[in-house]
Amino acid sequence: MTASQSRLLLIDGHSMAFRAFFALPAEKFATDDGQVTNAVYGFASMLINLLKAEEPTHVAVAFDVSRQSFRTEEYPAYKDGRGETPEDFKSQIPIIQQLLDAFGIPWLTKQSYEADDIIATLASQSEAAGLDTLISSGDRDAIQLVNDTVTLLYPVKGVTELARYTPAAVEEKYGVTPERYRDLAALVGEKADNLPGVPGVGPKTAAKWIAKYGSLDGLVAKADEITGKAGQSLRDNLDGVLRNYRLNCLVKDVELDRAIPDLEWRGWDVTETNRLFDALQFRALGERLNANLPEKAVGAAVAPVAETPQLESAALVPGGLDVWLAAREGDVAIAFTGQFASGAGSFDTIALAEGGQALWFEPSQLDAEDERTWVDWLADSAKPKLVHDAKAFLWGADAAGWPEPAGIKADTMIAAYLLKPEQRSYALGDLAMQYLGRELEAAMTPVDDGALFSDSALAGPDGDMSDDIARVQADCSAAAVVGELAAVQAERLEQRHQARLAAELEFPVIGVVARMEITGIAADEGHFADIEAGFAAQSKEATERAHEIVGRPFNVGSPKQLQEILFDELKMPKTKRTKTGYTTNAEALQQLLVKTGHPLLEQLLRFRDVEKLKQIVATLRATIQPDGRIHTTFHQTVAATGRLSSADPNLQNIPVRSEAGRAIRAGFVVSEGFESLMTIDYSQIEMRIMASLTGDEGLIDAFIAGEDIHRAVAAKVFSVEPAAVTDEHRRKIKAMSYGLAYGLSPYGLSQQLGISTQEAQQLSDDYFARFGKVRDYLHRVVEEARKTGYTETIMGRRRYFPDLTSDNRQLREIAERAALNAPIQGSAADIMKTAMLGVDRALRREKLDSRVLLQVHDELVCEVAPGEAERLEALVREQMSNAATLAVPLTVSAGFGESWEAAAH
DNA sequence: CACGGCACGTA
DNA sequence: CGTACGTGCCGTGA
Repeated sequence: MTASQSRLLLIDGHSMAFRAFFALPAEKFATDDGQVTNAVYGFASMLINLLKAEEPTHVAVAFDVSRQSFRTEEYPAYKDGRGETPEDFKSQIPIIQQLLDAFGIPWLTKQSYEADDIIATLASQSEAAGLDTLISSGDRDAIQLVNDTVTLLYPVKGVTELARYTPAAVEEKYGVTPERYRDLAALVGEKADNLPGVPGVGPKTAAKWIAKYGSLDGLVAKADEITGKAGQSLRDNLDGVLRNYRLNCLVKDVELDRAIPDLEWRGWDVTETNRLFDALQFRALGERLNANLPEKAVGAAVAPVAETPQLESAALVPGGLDVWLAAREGDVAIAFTGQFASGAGSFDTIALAEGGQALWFEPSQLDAEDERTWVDWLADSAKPKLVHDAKAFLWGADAAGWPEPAGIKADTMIAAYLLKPEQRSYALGDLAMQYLGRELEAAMTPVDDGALFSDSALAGPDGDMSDDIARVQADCSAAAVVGELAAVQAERLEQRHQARLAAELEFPVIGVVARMEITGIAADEGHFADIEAGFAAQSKEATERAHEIVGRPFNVGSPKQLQEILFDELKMPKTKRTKTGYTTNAEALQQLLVKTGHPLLEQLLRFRDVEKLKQIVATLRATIQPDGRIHTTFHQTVAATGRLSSADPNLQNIPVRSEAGRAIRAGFVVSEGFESLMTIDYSQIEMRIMASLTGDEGLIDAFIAGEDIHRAVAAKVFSVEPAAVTDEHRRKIKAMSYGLAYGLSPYGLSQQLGISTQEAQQLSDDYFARFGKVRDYLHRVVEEARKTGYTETIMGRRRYFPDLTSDNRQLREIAERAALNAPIQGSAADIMKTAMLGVDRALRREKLDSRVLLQVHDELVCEVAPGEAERLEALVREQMSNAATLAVPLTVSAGFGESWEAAAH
C-alpha cells in the first residue's frame, strides 16, 4: 500500500453504532438534558481512530432506512426476534448523521436495501475504479466482499478494537475463502437475522463439506451421498439453506445518488464539529480531534482520555503555606479526604490547587505557623475557594475547631446537581469522567499515618515512599480536577442562566444546611425509651393475639406468610395484585376487615401500626449522639425537584398524623440554654404557587380573600356561600386541589374519596369550570417540557424529562405527571431555601443566638434563645413570607413549645 | 452479605 | 391510574 494509493473507507453506520451502544455504559454517556450519547461517542471514537490510522482518501457511511427491505419481502421472518430497537439507541442515529455532516463525510441510505448492500455496491465500484477499500462493519455478511483490494475491519471488542479480515485471515478463521463464505453462512445460519441453519452443522462441518465439494452447489448436488446424522439434517433442511444463500447475498448494483468521486474526503468543518461536540459534552473527544486529526496518522490506538494539564504537586514543607497561598492569583480548588458523617468529620489530607501548582498536607500535622495561616485564609471571604462537597468540608472544619470557612465560590457536587438533578452519583471521579473525559488518579494504597514529606521524599521514588508520593499526587490531581470542573460547570450554568441560582442560592445555602446538621436537635432519651417500651408491649400483645386466632405461631411481619394465611387458609377475597402476589397493606386489610369482620385483621392492623412506631423510635434512639442530640444529614443533591432530603435518621418523616405518632415528636426537645422550640411553616405553599403560576383569578382571589382556602374554593366550585360549604364538599375539594399538583386522574381521585369515577370526573369538570387556568397551565407545562425537554422553577432550577416523548405510554405518563409537579414542588423548594438563607443572614445581622435546627420542606424548626421569641418569630416570618413575590401572599404560621410536638400550632 | 419487594412514615 | 423522599423487614440468591 503506497501513500499515493487512493483508499475508500466504508462504514456500516447502524451496525457499528449498535456495537458501540452495547459496548459503552449508557449511564456514563448522557448529556445534562438526558440524551444518551454512548453510541455517538463510540462511533465517533472509532471514526477518528480509523481516519487517523488508515488515512482514507474517500469515506462513506451507510445506514439502514428501516427493517423493511427486499429480504423481508421474500422472507417476512427475516431479522425477527431481535426485539424492539431500544429508544435510547434510535435517538442517537440522527446525531451520528449530524456528526458525519460536520465531519464532511457523506452518508447514504436506500429504501428497501440494507446498509450492507450499499457497501457492497460501493465496494465493487471502488474496486473497478482501482481504489483500495476498507469496510468497517459488525455484520458478518460483509465477509463475502473481502478480496485482494477489499479488507474488512470487524469489531472484536467494543468498536475501537478491530480485526483485519484479508482473504488469508478469512480462510484462517473460517476455513473457506471469502467467495465461499456465503456457502458456509447458509449452512450454519445466522441467528441475528433469524436465518436458521442446518441443525447439528457448525462452521467446522460446513467448511469441511465446502472443501470437499467445492461449493454449496457442489454439496447440494451430492447431498444424497452425505452420510450420518449431519447428512440427514442437511437433506431435511435444504430449502432453508438455499433460502439463506439467496438472502445472504449482498446486492452490488444498488442505484445510488453518489458515486466514488463524490466520496472524496476533504476534511471536517472545525466550527461545526466543535459546536456539536460541545452540545454533546464530548470534551475529551473534541480535544483528541483537534490535537490529532490534522496531523498525519501515527498509529491506531488512541486512549480515550483527555490531556491532563500540567500540575506541579508538592507536599507542604513546614512553614511554607504562607508563601504558597500568597502566590495564588485565582480561585483555589480544594480536595480533601477523611471521615465525615452526621455533621462532623476529621480530615486525613487536604490538597490545594491553582494555576498548575498544587500543595498537599495533613491538617493534623500542621505546625503552629501554618495552622494560623491556614485558618486565616480559610475564614477570609476574599479568598475564593472551590470545593467538591463543601458541606462535608464545613463539618470537618467545625470539628477541627477552625473558624467557619468563607468564600466558597462553588461546590462542584452541587453544580453537577443543578446541571443534572437526576444523576445518581456525583462522586468526583464520575464527574471528572463526565465533564472532563478524565479518570481521577487513585493512590495505590492509603497513606499510613505519618509525617509530612519533604521535597526529597517526593523527588526520590525509592522504597516505601513511592506509595506516599502516589497519594500526594492523587490528592493534588483531585484538587486540580475540582478547579477544572468548576470552570466547565460555571460556563454551563451561565449558558443555562443558572449562574445566579447557583451563586446566590444553592451554594450559599450549603452553609446554612451544614450548621443545622452540626447543631442537631436535642432528644429526650428517657421519653423515647418509655414510649418504645409501650409500643413494644402493644406489638407483643397484638402478635400473641394473632397467633392465637390463627392457631399457630407465624411471622406477623412477613407479607408472604400473611398472604398464605389470609388468602389460602382463611380463603379471604383477593386484594390488589403486587408483583409477587396480593397486597396486605393497611388499606387492603381495612377493606378485608369491613368485608369479613375477621378478628385477625384488627390484630394485624394494630401490629403494623405500633410495630412501625416502635421501629421508628428504636432507630431514633440509636442515632442519638453523645451530645444528646440527633444530627440528621440533609442531602442537597438527591431530590430531583430541588428539595432537601433527610437521612441517618430521616427527620422529615417523623409521624404527626396519629396521636401515638405525635408522642414521638414530644421526644424532640428544647435544650439547655434555650427557652423553647418554634415551628413555623408555610400554609398551602404549593397551592399558592399554583395560583400564582397559573394566574387564575378565581384561585388568586380565593387566597387573597379566604381564610380557609378549601372552603373558599369549594364555595366557588359548588356555587354556594362559603358558610354553606359542607364538610363533605370541603373534603372533596381539598383532595382535588392537592391532587392537581400531582397529576391526579379522576380514577385516582375516586379511589381516594371513595366515590365513583363518574362522580370524580364531574367534580373535576366542575372544578375546572371555575378554575380553568389551572388546567391550561398544567397542560402548558407539560407541552412546553415536551418541546424544550425540561421544566423550570421560578428561580430557574431545571429538571429534564426525556421520557415525555417516549413511545411507551406508561413511561410517558409518569414523566408527564412528574413534569407538571416539578415546577410547583421545585419552586416551593426554591422559596424555602431562599427563606433559610434570609433567616440565617438576619440572625447574624441581628446577633440573635436562636438557631434553625430542622427543615421539613415547608416547615422550619428553630431553637429559641432566652428572650428572643418575639424577635425570632418576626424575623423568620418576615424572611419566609418575603422569600418570593407571588400573586398571592405567602402566609406562615408559628407555634412555640418545649418540644416539637408542643410547638405544633 | 447484597438486593429487590413490600410496607409506610412525611411534605 | 398521585409528586417527592428514606427506612426497616423479609426472603432470596450469592
